[in-house]
Amino acid sequence: MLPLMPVTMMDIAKDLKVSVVTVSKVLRNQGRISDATRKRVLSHAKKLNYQMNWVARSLVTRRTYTIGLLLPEFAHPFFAEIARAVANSVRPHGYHVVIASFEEDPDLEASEVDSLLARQVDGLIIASAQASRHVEMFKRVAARKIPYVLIDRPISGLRACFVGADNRAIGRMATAHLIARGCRCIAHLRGPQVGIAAERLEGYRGALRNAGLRYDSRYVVDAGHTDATGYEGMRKLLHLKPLPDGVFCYNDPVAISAMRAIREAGLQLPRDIAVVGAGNVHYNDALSVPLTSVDQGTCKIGTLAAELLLARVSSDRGLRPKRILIPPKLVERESTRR
Amino acid sequence: MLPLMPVTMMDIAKDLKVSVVTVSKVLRNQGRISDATRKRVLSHAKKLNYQMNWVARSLVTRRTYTIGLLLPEFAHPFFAEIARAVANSVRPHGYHVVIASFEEDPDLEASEVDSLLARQVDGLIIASAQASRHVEMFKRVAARKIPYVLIDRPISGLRACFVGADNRAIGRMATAHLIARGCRCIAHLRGPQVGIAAERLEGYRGALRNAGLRYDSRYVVDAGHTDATGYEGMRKLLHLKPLPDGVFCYNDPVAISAMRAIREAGLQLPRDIAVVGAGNVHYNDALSVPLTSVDQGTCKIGTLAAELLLARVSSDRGLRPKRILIPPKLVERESTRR
DNA sequence: TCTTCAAGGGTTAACGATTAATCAAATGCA
DNA sequence: TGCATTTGATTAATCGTTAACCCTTGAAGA
Repeated sequence: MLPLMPVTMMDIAKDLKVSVVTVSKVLRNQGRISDATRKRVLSHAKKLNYQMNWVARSLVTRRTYTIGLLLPEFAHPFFAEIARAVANSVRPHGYHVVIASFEEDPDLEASEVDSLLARQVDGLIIASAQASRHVEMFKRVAARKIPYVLIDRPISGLRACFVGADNRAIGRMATAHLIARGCRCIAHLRGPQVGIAAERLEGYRGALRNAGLRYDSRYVVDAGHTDATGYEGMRKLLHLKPLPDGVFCYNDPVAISAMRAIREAGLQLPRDIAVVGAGNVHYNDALSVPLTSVDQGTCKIGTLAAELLLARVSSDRGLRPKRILIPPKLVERESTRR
Repeated sequence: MLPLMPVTMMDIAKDLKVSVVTVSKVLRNQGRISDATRKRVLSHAKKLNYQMNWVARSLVTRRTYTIGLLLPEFAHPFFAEIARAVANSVRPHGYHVVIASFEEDPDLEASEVDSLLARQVDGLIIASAQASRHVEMFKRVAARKIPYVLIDRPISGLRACFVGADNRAIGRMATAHLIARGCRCIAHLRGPQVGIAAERLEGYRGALRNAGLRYDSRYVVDAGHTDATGYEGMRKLLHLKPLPDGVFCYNDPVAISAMRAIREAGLQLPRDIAVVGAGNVHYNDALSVPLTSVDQGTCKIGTLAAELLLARVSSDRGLRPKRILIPPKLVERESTRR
């Protein structure tokens, strides 16, 4: 017969005619308790199927063993992967993850941060939309002494922990790879974001410069970040006079639709045009022409962010902000093999 | 100057020389409070940047406004989409979501359920691995009067709420569509799971029967659920004497790798063999031959599960279990257009 | 014999809110 | 004026655990 109300320490204590504190001590393995009572308590707790009430414990210890994970959206494979990595990294330490997404809405982001703080999370991991007023918001978080780690999108003007991809390196690596495969006229389908896309573009320009190739702005086209706009972007590139022989695409979805545009134009892939994406999504292998892509170490971002955060959570003295850039890794497939 | 310790109702009360209860009442908009004090409290709360301590409130109200979402893994786009739908559905009601994944490990699943209960979640949404001992586990949950909703994978022998795809209908619809497109020898790349895959197979057989076509077990091959095994499965089918002219694939990743195998065999798609997948993942449009797929209404599963759960959470009388099957929808693309 | 100390517990008071019961002052009505 | 009623706020109890201290008892050492 299981009771309707959850079993409390009080119930165990009453049955065993000991004090609640004794039960608490046994369950925490703390304080001096004889082996006899320890065993009695333990066995009776198991018998009653006792489950700690974490709400009550948290109230007095001021630790919820909960961290907040705030993402722009988590249907996106990139963020889903991060969520997974974070959850798996903190679980062994007894932490749980409260997720929240703000659907790219900065106001919602701010309000969710407050909600998570109200729920007394021990720490926060945030992939923030970079609105200027957010600096204030983060200062509020810091004032409450709640450690937080930014991921993916850094925020300028904020001395905070950050873990993200090395976007310059990604651009450099992708472009250098095309050059190494013999491309001499390399286009770039860039993304819309200010920060990340700009850095990848910089990497692209850097690689061109290093190879002594000329940068021509006509070969850089904004591709949005949806499949449709990537397709359109590629079609624009196909109108250019010296046809590009290589394209570095801001991300994999764009690269995939770019490849479609290339094929439809009657061109051979990768012979006529080689394509590199970024993100290394898991279905790249299954494409008709498997896509070479720069892996941005998504899983590592989640794992490192979690570890960084837990370190701050358990240390009571404020460690100084740490910035980690994950070095990218090129995964070569058919789309550049020539 | 923001204080280091979080502001409590006590702080507000002291400053204003009123009782904590008065503050509490104002903040909850409950009880009789004069307009004058109400305004004083409200403005001072805002000035001190007061944030409700939900842990303390939860302890006394026995409501955490938190639900647990337990998934096999959430990097998978299907589950990621569900997580998103759930979180977005419960947010307007003031709920947050604690996610946990058990990485397809039944033991971990059971222990996570207990952890979530210990954290006093108000309800649970679970896509369970169907181990037999889990029936006991769910009885424990029910004994604690915590409402829960199963999704995606029903558990036999359990009178519980369930929301999932109508797998029989999926199989029937996909197969019927191939028949309507003129296929007469239809193969099936089936999945490994007992429940879901078996139902889709049943639907497949049902559609054949309805059309007066013969069922031949040689044309049903297990495809695992990874891309690699799907590829192998299709190659087996290509060895059969009357070559199949249509394939219903258990899910989209399998379908994609099957298409690759077909192309590599020098066959035309969809002229020689038409392919239908299931799941309707978002990149289907970007493939070289866009994939016809049966949409299983993933988003709806999450939304309905959330609504169902919240209804049980707020009603104190035990509503009786409800089972919802989402009717599938066929999304036709090139892979069957002939 | 007296002190000291450790072992094995128990007591009391938080933690930050809510709920129920209570109370004083102001108001209504005859 | 006098009594009942409403209004507005207070006090006490509680939620389930933990932190900090205090109290026995028995044995060892002086």
